[in-house]
Amino acid sequence: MVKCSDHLSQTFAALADPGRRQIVTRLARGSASVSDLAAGRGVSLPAIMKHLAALERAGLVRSEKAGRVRRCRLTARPMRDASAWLDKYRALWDARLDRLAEHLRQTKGDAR
Amino acid sequence: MVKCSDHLSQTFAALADPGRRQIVTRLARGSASVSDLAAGRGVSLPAIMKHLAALERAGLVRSEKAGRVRRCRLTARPMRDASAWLDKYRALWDARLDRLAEHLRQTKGDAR
DNA sequence: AGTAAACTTAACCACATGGTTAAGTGTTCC
DNA sequence: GGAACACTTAACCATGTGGTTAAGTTTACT
Repeated sequence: MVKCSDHLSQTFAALADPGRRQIVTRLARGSASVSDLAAGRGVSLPAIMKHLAALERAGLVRSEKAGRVRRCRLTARPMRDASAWLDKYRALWDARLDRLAEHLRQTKGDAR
Repeated sequence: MVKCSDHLSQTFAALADPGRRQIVTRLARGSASVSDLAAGRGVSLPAIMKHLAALERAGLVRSEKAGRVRRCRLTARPMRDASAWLDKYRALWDARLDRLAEHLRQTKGDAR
């Protein structure tokens, strides 16, 4: 019930949706209300609510109600974890190291 | 039919599953067969096949059949794009810049 | 008080995901 | 040729996702 998959999974899952990334991009430039986030996109309020729920579950967004308006702001800390995970493999895809990685993989990496 | 969501979405979606990240981790240490990837985890071959399909769709893995064995290897290039996307917000979560970001957000960022 | 704004919840829908088992298909080995 | 291996496909299932509309609820305004 609690959707207990790990934090990293929830972060990547949250970022896997273009609309949600748009929300993150928008919030990076300052806090916004739910309506603000819906504006422009041709999407309903409830849809935004669900995206916000996903982002909050992942810890990427925090929000609080002030009067009848909910103000949402980016937390962005979990992105650091996601970035850190990707960085573990940086050596494999860094252009300068591509050849080296390939070489290592072929010479000693090939675990059976 | 072609599952035409953008590449970045597919990459994040592929990485959103712990089992799939395990596969990536495994492949980072060298190529492996489908059975190799299934070993250890208590999971069926078809399940691995589906994960591989997701990873290949995202371009994270390439594989080719040699005889009756399919050899899978990491491509990892799309991870660079994912990392690059995250880096756009590095300023917001970098510990050294947390205060500055907060300050900027509160003084001029608050778009209405 | 009464209306309007800004969510919020509920109910529903189509489709994707992640897993299963059972039954192929193509290779390799004896 | 025939058995064994290593996938591969098909069929099915439970849940999750992303969206909708319609009907609340809370707060603000006049």
